[in-house]
Amino acid sequence: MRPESSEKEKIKNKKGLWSPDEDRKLRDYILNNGVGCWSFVAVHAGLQRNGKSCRLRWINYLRPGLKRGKFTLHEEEMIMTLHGMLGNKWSQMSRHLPGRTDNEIKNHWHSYLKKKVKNLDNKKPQDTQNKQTPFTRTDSSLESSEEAYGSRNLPKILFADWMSLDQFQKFDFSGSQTTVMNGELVNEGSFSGNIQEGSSYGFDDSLQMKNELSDFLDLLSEENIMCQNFNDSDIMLYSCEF
DNA sequence: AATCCGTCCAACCGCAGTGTG
DNA sequence: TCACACTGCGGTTGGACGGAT
Repeated sequence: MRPESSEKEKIKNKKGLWSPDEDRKLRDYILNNGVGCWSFVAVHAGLQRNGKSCRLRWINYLRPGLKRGKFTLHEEEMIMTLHGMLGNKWSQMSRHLPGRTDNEIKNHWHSYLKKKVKNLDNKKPQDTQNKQTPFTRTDSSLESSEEAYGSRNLPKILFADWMSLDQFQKFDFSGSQTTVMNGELVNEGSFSGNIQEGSSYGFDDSLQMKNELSDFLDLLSEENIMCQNFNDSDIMLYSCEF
């Protein structure tokens, strides 16, 4: 639903920090009416804000279920690993960190974790710098996966997605596929590269991060599949081209 | 006490993708 | 098919705050 143009013209958008009263108006409106068109929400909640601003405020601050507060060690490790694999895909990272917003993750990365990763790099002895876990891209001079892939001869991730441990255990990995679990070869196939040798990964945008499990499961029969046990309940599956 | 500086975080901006009339 | 509006995303900015000088 879109606001009438005459209605929109009346709105003189306010900018800057939100007042407690504005927060209350937005929260009350959404809890009573739900989220439809954000421009409509902005007008009918009685806010002199644009829809975009309302959306951002709701998603990053007012939405129920947000954790706020300090990141746990587990969350930080998760972010560092995900960043190594995904690059600056903050919204995708936030899907794996319940209660955390993309903005929060992005800010935490820039203010804290980026330096932490850099320090870890500096502490590493030379001969071990190239032996990293598949998803830990620790070359902090590389700001994006695209850069990493473009500037170095590295394995290229064709797709990656999550699977629950339960789904994974039921899945049949027969055929000419390779499975690597926690860095160890579980099932040998046509795979000829060594995943431990890569320190950075690039993404092919056309195949990057299929959203639905079914999309990428279709590809399993055609690609070399690797996976990593990521936390207690999820498996990350991915395919590389060497 | 004043002010300078670095850090953190909320919010804005611009762009790309998608939906709709 | 086209134009316009909306949504979502990532990059960037600017204000608040605290510590150092």
